Amino acid sequence: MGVRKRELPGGSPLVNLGTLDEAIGFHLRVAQDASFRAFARRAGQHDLKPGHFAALLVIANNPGIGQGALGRAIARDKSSVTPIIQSLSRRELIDRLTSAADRRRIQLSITKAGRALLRRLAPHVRNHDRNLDTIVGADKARFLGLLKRIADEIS
Amino acid sequence: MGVRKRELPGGSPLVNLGTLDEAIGFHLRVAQDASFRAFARRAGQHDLKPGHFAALLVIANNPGIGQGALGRAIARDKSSVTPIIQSLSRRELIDRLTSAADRRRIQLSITKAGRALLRRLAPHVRNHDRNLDTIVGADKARFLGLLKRIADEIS
DNA sequence: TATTGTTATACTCTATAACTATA
DNA sequence: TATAGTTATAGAGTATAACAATA
Repeated sequence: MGVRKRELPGGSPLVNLGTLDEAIGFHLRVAQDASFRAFARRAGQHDLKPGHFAALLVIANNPGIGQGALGRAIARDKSSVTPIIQSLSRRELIDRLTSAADRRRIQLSITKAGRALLRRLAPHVRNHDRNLDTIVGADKARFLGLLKRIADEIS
Repeated sequence: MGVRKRELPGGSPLVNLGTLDEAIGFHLRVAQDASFRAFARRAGQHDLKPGHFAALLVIANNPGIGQGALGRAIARDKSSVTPIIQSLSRRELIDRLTSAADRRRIQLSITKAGRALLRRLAPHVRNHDRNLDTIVGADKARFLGLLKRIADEIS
């Protein structure tokens, strides 16, 4: 009944990641992926993907924001913002109002329905965030600071 | 010449992220995205995407590994592993050897050419990793530990 | 000319389900 | 029946480039 020379099985604790195990980028991807899925699972019941949720939240917090500024805030190209806006708009979660001062700009704002959806979503978001916060614990501020610096400084 | 009521311009420091600014998941995505792009830019000159690089590295460190175990190591479904393996194999960076003991299994190993590519890539990988390490600094062990815990525990 | 947003398009990444072959 | 890997397929997410309207 001795332990035999198993060939890299199941839970993969026997896989040697080599230098990858020390690579921040790799673990960043795996963690992001896990967090993304967990959020999607919760919020998916209300049909709001993480990216759409982020956009809706930014619009809620910045009434009148344009798509360019929104894209910069969530780190997406304006051409990637368009379909998000269209989807949110189709669902009447946001309003689009052409700026009188500059008729190229569209001022985005959240609707009552949008706010209601955010409210319904709130407990799930809170659970998700609390999960992450619990894992990260007292280091949260430092942890977030490092993530922001990575985003800003890696050029 | 007083500061006027600018409408959320350029570098977007005026955008209020609201609760998103405290959301670990959001910053995880932005940081991962930035790191991924930075790596792709460097390694792209040698035609090796981050995902392919990770796979090649795991194969190098685990000669004879199968695609299932590889997928678990890099957190991808076996059906997502197949095209990676095909690409690496077509480029003769890896060898595929049917296991004699279990003819369903394919034992993967890196070739001389694969090793040579990893060697050519090494300085770029080192630069990338060093960049991240510099940003994260002395907290690296703790930072990596948190990323791993997020991946493991968020269920 | 420059800027805001849209469109056409294409590419990458990924997974689910059904499949083959082996066990 | 179960497992290793493949295939067919589809969907999400994203960007580049060209464009229209407006500035």
